[in-house]
Amino acid sequence: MNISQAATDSGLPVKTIRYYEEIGLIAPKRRENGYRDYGAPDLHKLTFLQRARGLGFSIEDCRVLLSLYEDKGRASSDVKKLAKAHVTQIDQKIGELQSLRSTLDQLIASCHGDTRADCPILDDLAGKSVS
Amino acid sequence: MNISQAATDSGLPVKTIRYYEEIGLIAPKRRENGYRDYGAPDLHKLTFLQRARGLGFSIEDCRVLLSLYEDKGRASSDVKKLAKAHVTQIDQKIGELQSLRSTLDQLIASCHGDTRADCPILDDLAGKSVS
DNA sequence: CTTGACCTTCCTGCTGCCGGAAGGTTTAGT
DNA sequence: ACTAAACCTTCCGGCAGCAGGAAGGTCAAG
Repeated sequence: MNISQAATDSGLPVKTIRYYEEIGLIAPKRRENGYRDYGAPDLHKLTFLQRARGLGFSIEDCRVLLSLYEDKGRASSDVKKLAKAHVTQIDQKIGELQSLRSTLDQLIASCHGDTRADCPILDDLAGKSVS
Repeated sequence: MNISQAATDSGLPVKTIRYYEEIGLIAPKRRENGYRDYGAPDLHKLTFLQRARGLGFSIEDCRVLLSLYEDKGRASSDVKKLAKAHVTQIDQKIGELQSLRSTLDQLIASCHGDTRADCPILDDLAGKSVS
């Protein structure tokens, strides 16, 4: 199957599929004319990658996940470990964002937000303590 | 004041300060020898940028915030509007991450995580419904 | 007078692709 | 048989927001 069909079936853009090949995640066969030819296993990998990326795993994580996926003698603990580490990173990110959010909320609440120039938000950014 | 002192005082890396100049956020004077010379207003801007970036505002947001900061006839409502839009984006990001997190949690919980190869996480990524 | 700590510009690379140009191939329609 | 559209290929450049490093000029101390 051609790349555009693989794109449709996997849910990935054509550009992304070529990129994944470039960085060695997949390796479809080539036809006589140079066209890439995707078989069922290739399509499975692409779909796998689409799901994994959608869950926020980095490309390098995906590389490891794919190799575990291919390795029939893998230990599920390895996969679980990777997933847990990923969740930890997500939690950290959520924490940072919530912290930012609460700071911003306070600043926004303290700003009357009318046509006057006086603005506690800018004052804070400028380093003037609101006291 | 030289760039390294400005870096120390503002809390920004030297590389970042030069980058901010390159994209037109600041414009320090130059000495005879070509060295950048930062005055008090420059330092205020840098500190302002450090704070704003720390609150997650994009460079382009910072550009607008800086211009509002400089504009003594600004309306505080403009600043508040920008900040609110930023919070909205943060909330959206938090929502996405929490969604990812809960999906991952379920997958992790369903994986026994021992030396066996059977792994619901990989099965899910491969598109096999757990059913 | 040399050493070392500054400073300058310029170039490359990171993540994860997207857009587009230039050109070959295949297919559908007339 | 010929053409136009719709594929496909590779390569180049760019996005955010810098970081690292090379090559070279400058300055203050010993």
